[in-house]
Amino acid sequence: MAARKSKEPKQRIMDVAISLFAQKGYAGVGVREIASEADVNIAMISYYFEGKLGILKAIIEEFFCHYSEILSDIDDQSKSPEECVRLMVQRLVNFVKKNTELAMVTYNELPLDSPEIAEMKAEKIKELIQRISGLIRRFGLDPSDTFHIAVIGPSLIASILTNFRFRPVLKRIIKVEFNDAYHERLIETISALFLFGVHGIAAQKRKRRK
Amino acid sequence: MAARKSKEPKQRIMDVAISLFAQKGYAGVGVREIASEADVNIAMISYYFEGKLGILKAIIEEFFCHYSEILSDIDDQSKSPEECVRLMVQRLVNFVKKNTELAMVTYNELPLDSPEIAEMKAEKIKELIQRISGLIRRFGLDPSDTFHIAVIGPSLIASILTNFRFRPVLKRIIKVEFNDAYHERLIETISALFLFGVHGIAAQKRKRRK
Amino acid sequence: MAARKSKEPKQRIMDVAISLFAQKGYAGVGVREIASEADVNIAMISYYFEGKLGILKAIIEEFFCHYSEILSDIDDQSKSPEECVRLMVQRLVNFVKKNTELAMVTYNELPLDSPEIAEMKAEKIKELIQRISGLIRRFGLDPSDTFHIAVIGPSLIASILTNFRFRPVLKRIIKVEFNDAYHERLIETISALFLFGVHGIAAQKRKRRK
Amino acid sequence: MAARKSKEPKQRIMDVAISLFAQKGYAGVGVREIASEADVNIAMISYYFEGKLGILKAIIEEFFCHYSEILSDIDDQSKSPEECVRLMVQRLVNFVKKNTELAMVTYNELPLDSPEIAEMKAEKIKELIQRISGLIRRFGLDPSDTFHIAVIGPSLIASILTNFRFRPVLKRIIKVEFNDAYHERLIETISALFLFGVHGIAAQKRKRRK
DNA sequence: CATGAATGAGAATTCATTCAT
DNA sequence: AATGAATGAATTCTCATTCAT
Repeated sequence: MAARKSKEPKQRIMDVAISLFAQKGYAGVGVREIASEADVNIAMISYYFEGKLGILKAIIEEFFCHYSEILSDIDDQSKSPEECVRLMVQRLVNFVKKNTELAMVTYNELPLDSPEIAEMKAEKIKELIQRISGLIRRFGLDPSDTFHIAVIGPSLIASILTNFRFRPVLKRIIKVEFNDAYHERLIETISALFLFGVHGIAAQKRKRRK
Repeated sequence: MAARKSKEPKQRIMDVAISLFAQKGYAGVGVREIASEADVNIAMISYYFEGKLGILKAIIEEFFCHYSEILSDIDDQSKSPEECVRLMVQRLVNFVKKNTELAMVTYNELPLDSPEIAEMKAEKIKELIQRISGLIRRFGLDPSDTFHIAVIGPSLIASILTNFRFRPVLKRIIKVEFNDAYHERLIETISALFLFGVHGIAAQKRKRRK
Repeated sequence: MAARKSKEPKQRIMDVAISLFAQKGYAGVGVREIASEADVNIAMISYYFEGKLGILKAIIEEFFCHYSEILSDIDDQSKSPEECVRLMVQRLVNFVKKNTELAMVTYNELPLDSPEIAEMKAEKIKELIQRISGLIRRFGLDPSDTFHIAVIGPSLIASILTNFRFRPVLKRIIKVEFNDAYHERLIETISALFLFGVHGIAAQKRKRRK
Repeated sequence: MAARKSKEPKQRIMDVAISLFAQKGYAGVGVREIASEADVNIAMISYYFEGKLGILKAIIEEFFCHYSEILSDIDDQSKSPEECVRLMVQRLVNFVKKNTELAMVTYNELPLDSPEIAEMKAEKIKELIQRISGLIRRFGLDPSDTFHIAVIGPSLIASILTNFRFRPVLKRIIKVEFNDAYHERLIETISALFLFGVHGIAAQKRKRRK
C-alpha cells in the first residue's frame, strides 16, 4: 500500500495527502495516515509543511499555480470568443483529467473556513475572475455587472468539476466509461452548453433593450 | 448562543448539526460541540441518532425527502418542456434559498466515502435521475444515452448549488447582495443558460444527422 | 504505587499532581504520568481541570486559600507586634510543614510566566501584601515606603520556604532530622532573626533622624 | 532577535540558554528554541554540551565558580564579623545584579531531582557551607550545631535571591524602580536585618545559659 | 566543524461512545 | 427520558537526539 520510495519524501507526502484528502476530505484524514501511507516519519509533516494545514495550503497553491497557467492566454484577441471558450473548456477538462484529485481537494475544501488560508483563497479567486471578465465582455455582457461574474463563471467551472466529483457515485448507478472519447464529448457538450447559453442570454438582452 | 429550548431535543440536534456541518464540514464538527450548542446532553446524540453518522444520514434523508417533493410534478406533459425547466430551476433555487445549509451539507458530503450511507445515496440519486430523464427526452435528446444524464443534469444542479456554496468567498471579493431580486435573476439566468444550451445542442445534433 | 481509590478522582488528580510537580517541577511532569499515578483516565484531566495548566491554577488557588486563612487575624491590635510576628511565623511553619508539597509547587512555579495565571498571582500577592503592611507599620517603619514591602516581607517568607525547599539537598550533606523539635526551634529562630532585625533597623532609623 | 554572531557558538548557546531557562524554566525550554535563538545548528548542542542537561550542568558550574570567587576571602580575620557579613551581602547583591539570570536558573533548578547533577550540587553546597561556618562561629554561635547552618545561611541567601526572583511579579503590583540606589539600600537592609538578627539570637543564648 | 534531514518516543488534547444511575 | 462521569483510542504536534554528508 505504501507509496514507492522513488520520489523525495516531501513530494510523497504531497501525493499521498492529495489522494487521501480527495477520498475522505481534509478533516477526515489524519497526519498519521498520511505519514504511514507515504512511508515517512510523522514528524516530517511538521518539518516540511509546518502542520497539517500547511499541506492543504501547499495543495491549493499548487492547484492555482497550474490553473493560472491554464488560463494564461485564454483571452487571446486573435481568436474568436467562441474559440476561446472552447479552448478554455478543453484545457480545463484535460487538466482536471490529469490532476483529478488535486482539483477535487481544492474544490471541496475551498469553502472551508480557516482564517489562515482565507486570504490566499480570496486572492487566487480574484485573479481568476479578472482572467475571465475579459472574455465575458466579448460576449456582449457587461463585466462590471458583478452578477454575471458571480453566476456564469462559477457555473461553468462547477459544471466541469462536478462531473468529475460525482464519478464514484455515478459509476454505481449508470454504465459509463470515463475514457478519452468520453472526455472529448464532455468538452464538446460543456462548450456547446455554455456557448449557446451565453449567446442566447446576450441576444435576449439586446432584444429587450429594443 | 445555545439553541432555544422551544423545540424538541431531537430537532434541536438536527438544526444545530446542519448549521455546523455546513460551516465546518461533517468531519470538522464534534458531537460535543453539537450537544452543547443544542443544549442537550452528549449521550442524547447516540440515543436519538445512534452516533454521529446517524445525524448525517438523517440530514441527507431530509434533504432528499424535500427534494423529491420539489421535483414531484416536474415532468408535467401539459406544460412545455421549457416551462418545466424554468419551473424546476425556480423551485430548486427557492428551496435551496430557504434551506441553504441543509443543501450545502448534502452537496458537500455526498462524495464522502462511507459504506454505511453509500447505498442510500445511490438510491436517492437513481430516483433523481429518473425524474429528470423524461424531461431530457422531450428536448430531443436520447435518454438512454447515459452521457447526457451524467453531464447535463448534474451540471444544472451544480450550477445552482455552487452559486450558494461560494457566497461566503464571493462576498469577500465582489460586491453583491443576495436579495430577492438577485434570486429572481438567478432563476432567469440559469434557466436561460440551460434552455438555450440544450436547445442548441439538440439542434446541432439534428443538423449532424442530416 | 498508584494512589488509593479511596478519594474522588478529582481529588486524586490534585494530590498526585501536587506531589509530582513538587518533585520535578510543573513542566517536568506529563499529564500521562499524573493520570496513571492517580489511577485515572487521561481524559479526566481535561474533563475536570480543562488541561494541565488548570491543575496548576487549582493548586495555586488552594495554596492561597489556605494561606489567607492563616494570615486572617495576624494584625490583631490586642497583641503586641512581637507576638503577632511570632504567631505568624508559627502558623506559616506549621502550615508549610503540613502542606509542604503544596507550598513548594506554589513557591517554585510562582515566577512562571504564563499569561493565563499571571493575573491571579498578582491579585493573590496584592492581598498578601495588604495583610502584612499593617504589621510593618506597627514596627515603626513606613508602610507607604514600597521598599520595605518589597524586601522584608518576601525575605521572611522566603526564609521559611527555602528551609523546606532545600531539605532534600541538605539531607545529603549534613545530619539533621526534621522532627517536631526542629520545627519548634525553626519558629523561634526565624522569629528572633526578624524581630531583632526589624527592631534594629527601626532603631537605626530613629537614630539617624536625630 | 537572534544572538549576535560576534561570540563563539558555544558561548552563544550558553548565553541564550541562561536567558531562556531563567524565563521559562529548564523543562519549559526546548533545544530547538535555544539553537534558533543562538543562531546555531541544533546538532551543535549535543556536540558542545552532550545534550540539554549538559547545558544546565555548565550553567550551574559557572554559577558556583563565580560564587566561590565571591566568597573567597569573606572569612577575613582582619575584619570584624560585621564587616565580613556586610561585605558578603554587598558582593552577593552585586554579583546577582550583574548575573541575575545565571543566578536565577541555578537557584530555580537546584531542587530539580536529576541523579546526574545531584552529586555536583551536593559538592558545591558543601563547599559553600564550609565557607560560611567560620563566620557563624565568630558571632558566638556553635558551628557544629548543624541547625544554624541549615537555617541562617540559606535564609540569608534566599532573602537576597528571592528579592530578584519576584521582581517581575512585584513590578506589576507595587511601584518600585530597581536602580543603583535601590540596590545600595537592599545591601544595607539585608545586612542590618541579619546582623541585628544574629546578634540578638546570640545575646539571647548567652542570657539563657546564665 | 557544521549541516539539515530523519527518527521514534512522547507531549497535551479531543474524539465518539458507553454505562450506571 | 435524561444525566454526567468515565473510557480508550486517536488527534496533531514537539521533543531531544543522531546520522550521513
